[in-house]
Amino acid sequence: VASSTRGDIRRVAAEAGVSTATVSRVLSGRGPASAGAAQKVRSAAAKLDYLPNASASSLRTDRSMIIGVLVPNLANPVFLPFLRAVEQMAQRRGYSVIVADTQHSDRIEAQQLDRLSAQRVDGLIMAGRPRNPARVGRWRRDGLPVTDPYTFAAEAGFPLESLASGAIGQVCRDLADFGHTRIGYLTRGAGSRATFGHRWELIGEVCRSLAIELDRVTLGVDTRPGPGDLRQLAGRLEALVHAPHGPTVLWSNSHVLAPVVLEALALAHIDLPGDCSFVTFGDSPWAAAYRPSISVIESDMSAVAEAMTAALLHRLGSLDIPPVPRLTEDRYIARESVGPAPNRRAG
Amino acid sequence: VASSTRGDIRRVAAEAGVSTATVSRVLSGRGPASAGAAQKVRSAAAKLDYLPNASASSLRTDRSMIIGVLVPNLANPVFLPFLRAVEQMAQRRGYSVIVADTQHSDRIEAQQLDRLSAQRVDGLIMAGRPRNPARVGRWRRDGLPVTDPYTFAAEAGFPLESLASGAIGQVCRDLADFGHTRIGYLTRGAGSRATFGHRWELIGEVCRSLAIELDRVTLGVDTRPGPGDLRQLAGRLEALVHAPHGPTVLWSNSHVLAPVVLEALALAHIDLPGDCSFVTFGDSPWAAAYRPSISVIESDMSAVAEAMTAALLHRLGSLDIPPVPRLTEDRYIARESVGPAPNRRAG
DNA sequence: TTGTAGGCGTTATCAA
DNA sequence: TTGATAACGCCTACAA
Repeated sequence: VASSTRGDIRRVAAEAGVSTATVSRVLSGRGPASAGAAQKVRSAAAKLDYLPNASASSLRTDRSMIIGVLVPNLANPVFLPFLRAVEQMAQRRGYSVIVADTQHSDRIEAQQLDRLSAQRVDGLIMAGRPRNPARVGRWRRDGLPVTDPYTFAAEAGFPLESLASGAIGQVCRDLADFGHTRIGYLTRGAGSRATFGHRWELIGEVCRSLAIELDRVTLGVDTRPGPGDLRQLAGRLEALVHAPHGPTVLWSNSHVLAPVVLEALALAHIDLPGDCSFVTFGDSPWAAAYRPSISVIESDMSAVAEAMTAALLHRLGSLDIPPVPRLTEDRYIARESVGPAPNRRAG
Repeated sequence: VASSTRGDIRRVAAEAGVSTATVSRVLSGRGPASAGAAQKVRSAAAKLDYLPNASASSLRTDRSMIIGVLVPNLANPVFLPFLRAVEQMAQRRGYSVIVADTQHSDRIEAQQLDRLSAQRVDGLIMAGRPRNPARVGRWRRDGLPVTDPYTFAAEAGFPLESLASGAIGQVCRDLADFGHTRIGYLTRGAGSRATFGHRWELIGEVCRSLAIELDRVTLGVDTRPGPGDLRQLAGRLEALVHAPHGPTVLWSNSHVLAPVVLEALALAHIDLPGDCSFVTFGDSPWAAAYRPSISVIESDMSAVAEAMTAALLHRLGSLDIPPVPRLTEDRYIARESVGPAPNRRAG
């Protein structure tokens, strides 16, 4: 199974006519080496297509040159920019990235963390909140760099709430200006409360100050609903929107939820923004292409991921200058799906 | 930087009052061990929170328990289901997954492959075609399992062309039935020709047999175009569609291209399917939610990824029964965006 | 069923 | 500036 033709350091040393110590020094760049020796070593290494065995190196140096990324759910596209940013940053610095999907399961999270621990990753980046924070607490105590977006942003002086508050305020004011007084906040299930709790709190706060009524609507739908589920959802939304004191705005908690809701709304012949305005967290070309185009709050996860990774690499000593976390505030992109509140006859 | 409190095998052996060999045998499950010894070892290991050092184990056994995934471009969401499937399959079998983004760059691909090689990954799964096949050729010669979707599917007896041909035939016949005779096949740039070459060939073949004219239209647009780019694209599409003998169908090569084109079409006031029908490769809830809903060809990358990973793990001896590759054919989902060909006055 | 001991490939120490 | 050598933590003949 293992590579067979790939030589080891001794072969290179023999080929170059030097000792293994010299080869190591030259190739790792640590320790002195004469120009002549370096030359001989390099050409020997190239000739034998030699690559130092990372396991041996890790064992000896106690640095695996691997960082782990723990993702709550790899099915959710919001984590892709995040993962990409981490990988790119790490790759540039010579680190490999092990991706571990938790699948929203406590058991699997434990397993993945053990595996990462066994691999002796040099650091751990979490794309969301861990299911069991106590478990990663141990890592921290062992001195291993561990970060998640929430604590990272908070420690950097830009808590995620602060990044979100501006855009959320804009949305609410925009809605108020259009005469809306009742918002229905749509979530997939109860679980999302934990992850995006700060959003809910923030919106609630702003709404209170603007005398807007805010209600949470748990949809409990799948990301790929069948025709039946969709019909049912359509019925539910129709009843909701056409109720005497129903919301005149639907605010989707996540980008994956949005298209499902939109399809149901279309099925229920609810006109946007005529019958009801619509906003969602998370932008994409599809939201812009939709007619009416969908107003969104865009948050740049890749900026957060980049900053987290840079900070982590810096702690590992692989980034000389301490990175200045450059987190971008969430942005409200007003489009056509938000408009004047409909006149709705009460009772 | 490294974990400090985590004990090594000797500590566990001392704690359990046995030799390190016994600890290894018990915890790895290889070799004999009495029930009593196993009991003592397990509780000692639990007490010390011991996890065998993977680097040491790799070094000794020449198996890293890591598989690498080479992705052409982590920004493209089509690779997410693929990556997820690989990770899940691997994780269940005790393997970690290193994800390596090539960023469509030859230099980075070489770097990533070297890194994976240095980590002595037990296998390599490529999500797309490598930029430089010769490089992975070496891996194969060294006896390392390497697969990509194209050769895997072909070797499994279900070449990707065969998986795609049914759906493509259906689309073409559907279009012919609606009276279409001219198709514009939209691609982002010249690069996509290599990756999805087989699609183009297949469509061409079917179109010839149905006397449909097929033209390739290279858009050269970004995935997040600015307003100016969009206007320009709109102009171009308008001219294309309203030309005397312009296409009456636009067929998008990829799911990331589709929304951009749709937005441009909306900008140009081109009515779907009134002025022009529209199909795209790749499904998503947004395609279903769009009005008119978008006809798509859905291909299940995760099924391919799962089969590839299963086969690879089997080769590594971690899967007892040889997996039967269960590849699903591409599926044509007819929706509203495909309709009767418009009557277009010539010249 | 158990323990002893050698070595996997690399790097850091130390003496030359 | 170089080379000999001793670990790093684990696994596995082999001997008991």
